[in-house]
Amino acid sequence: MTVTLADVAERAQVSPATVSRVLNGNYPVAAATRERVLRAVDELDYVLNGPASALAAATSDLVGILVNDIADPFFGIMAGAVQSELGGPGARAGGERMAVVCNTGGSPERELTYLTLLQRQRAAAVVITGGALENPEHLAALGGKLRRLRDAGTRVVLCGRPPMPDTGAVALTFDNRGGGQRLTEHLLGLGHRRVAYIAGPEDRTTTRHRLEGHRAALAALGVPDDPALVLHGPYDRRSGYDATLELLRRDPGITAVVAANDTVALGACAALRDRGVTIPGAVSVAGFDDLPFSVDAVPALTTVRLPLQSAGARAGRIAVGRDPEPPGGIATIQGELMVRGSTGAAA
Amino acid sequence: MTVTLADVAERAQVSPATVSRVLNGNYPVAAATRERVLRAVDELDYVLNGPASALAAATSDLVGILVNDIADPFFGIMAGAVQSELGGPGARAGGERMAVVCNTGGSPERELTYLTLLQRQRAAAVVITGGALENPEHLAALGGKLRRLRDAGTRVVLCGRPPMPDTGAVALTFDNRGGGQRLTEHLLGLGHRRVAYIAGPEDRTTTRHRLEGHRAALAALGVPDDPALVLHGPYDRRSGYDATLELLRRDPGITAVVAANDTVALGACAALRDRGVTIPGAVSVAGFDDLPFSVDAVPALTTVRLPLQSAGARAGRIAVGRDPEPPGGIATIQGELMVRGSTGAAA
DNA sequence: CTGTTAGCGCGTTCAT
DNA sequence: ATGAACGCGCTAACAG
Repeated sequence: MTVTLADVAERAQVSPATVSRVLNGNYPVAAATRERVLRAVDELDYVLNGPASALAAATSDLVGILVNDIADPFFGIMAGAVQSELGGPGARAGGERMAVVCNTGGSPERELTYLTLLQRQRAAAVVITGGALENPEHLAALGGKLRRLRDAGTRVVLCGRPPMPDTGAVALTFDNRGGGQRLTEHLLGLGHRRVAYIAGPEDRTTTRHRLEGHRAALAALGVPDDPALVLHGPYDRRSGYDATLELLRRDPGITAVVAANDTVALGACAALRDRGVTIPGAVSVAGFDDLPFSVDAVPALTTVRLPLQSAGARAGRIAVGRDPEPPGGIATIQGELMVRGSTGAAA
Repeated sequence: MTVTLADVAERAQVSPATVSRVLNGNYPVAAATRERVLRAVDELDYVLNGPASALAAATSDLVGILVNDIADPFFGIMAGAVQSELGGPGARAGGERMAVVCNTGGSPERELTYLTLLQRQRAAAVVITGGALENPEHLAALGGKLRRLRDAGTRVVLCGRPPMPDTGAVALTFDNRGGGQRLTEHLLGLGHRRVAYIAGPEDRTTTRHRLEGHRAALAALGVPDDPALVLHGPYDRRSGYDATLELLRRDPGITAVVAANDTVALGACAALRDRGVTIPGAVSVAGFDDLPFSVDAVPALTTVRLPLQSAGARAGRIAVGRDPEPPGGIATIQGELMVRGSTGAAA
């Protein structure tokens, strides 16, 4: 029923091994033979059996990409960039490597489960995107998993999260702390002193680092850090909306709102508009990430641009061995402050 | 080095077959035996070999998802929804099915290539999202590929594109034509008569259907369809921006712009703003899709909401056999007109 | 440059 | 309910 390598070999009058060599292009094969084999492949409509190939070679052409939520452009952009670099040399059988995208939803259990499934698939590499959960037990379990993956020959690249020492994983880390600091410095420079902060979920590195940067900026200028002005919530629009209403209730005197990311910032803007608060006239708003829609917000959103595309692409290249690993296995990627219309002088 | 089924069997004092049965849970196994096996699995940190399993079983737990661009929320939302329904019964070895996301970039060659790669992986199912290219040769090639996939036991679901007769593929189709028609009717009802249209790429079904709806609405009211007011371009912001500037140049008297989708509409809004044209005071703008950011545009974008999430989820369930196929293998999904602030009475 | 041989690790008969 | 044996389709030595 299904045509196999042997069928092709028979038709091309060669041995199965030769067909395999032609398909994988790793060994020298006479041009005439190659031609004959390729013709047979074509005539029989032969398609290589991936699982059989992976079994025999003890490695597959699958690359895992772990994301919190692929519907979120933050992850979509990185995942797309990783995927775009997966092709080219090193892939088996003239084909390209394929991306297995795993939505963890931020759940540690799912993160581990997916890593196990990828290990089961004998994935060639795994790219883990986005911030990490700070829970020590989970970090220990994750570290063990990463070590086992490495031992099984799977390259692991962390993209946008802190390094994990002794796991063999390469880390491309975003300087969330520095970005957060520059953002708040910008606001303070505009005269803001009551700066509210809508942070992400409490237990994530991204949340903590951005918040630390914010606080560092406040401290540097001796501006008091009022705990009542910091709210935590998920990285979504609603969180920004609700938190902003709450902040307005707590302290009508705030003159600026810094959001965990651009999506949250958009929610904050919506809440301010609904309350008739002008931006940036009465309250300035800032985000983080610089997602594509942020420049089209009205007013355009001041934010910290993260090079998601290039970072993802680099992670992809490292994953497939097309780029060298950074020195020490760690590279820090800077964000760039983008000053736009949503921030202005304090009222 | 790497631990296999046989190792587990030895440690649990059973045969490899029994271990396999426990892991797959398909055959009755004594509770005590099962317990012993699971303990051995745990102690040895055993991870099933996916390729070997897939080879022996002649099917894998991989589900392919073809998208134009995973970084685009339109596709990200659908892909995420598909993926969220992949788990549950039917998957092998207690694990979940995994999603292989393939970015075609809208290229027909890549579409075919990825389908071949998925066939090679013996994918359990394939979901193809987004509009189709109308090129007859490509459609023929695609049809052949889909037929071969079906023959190989891979279920194929089309999500957001027209049916492909005689391929065995289930189609969940968006009513782009109806949506486009209602949108333009809405504009005409507001008194607009010079309605510009920024369409997507020429050779795509989505583009054509939305445009046909637009023209049907014009025709129904006897409004002339001026070819100079229709421009084609990619589905991105820049296309909307550039096209709007060009349209303004061609006819400063236009009072409304309909865009191929929300992203294009955002670009159109930006161009109008840059030219000092008020929305909707001087020119109304409408989009299509109702992506998450559209409600936060200023003014909020009038658009046609497509239930991307639920459509993707349904496609996923059908793909894994958790939902029945629709009658005749075809279901049409309606869009909903969302009237918001970006459209108003004609100047 | 090409053919021969021997597994890769598991699922699945067929027995018991 | 469990075990033994075979083969899935391919790659990787090893010869030649």
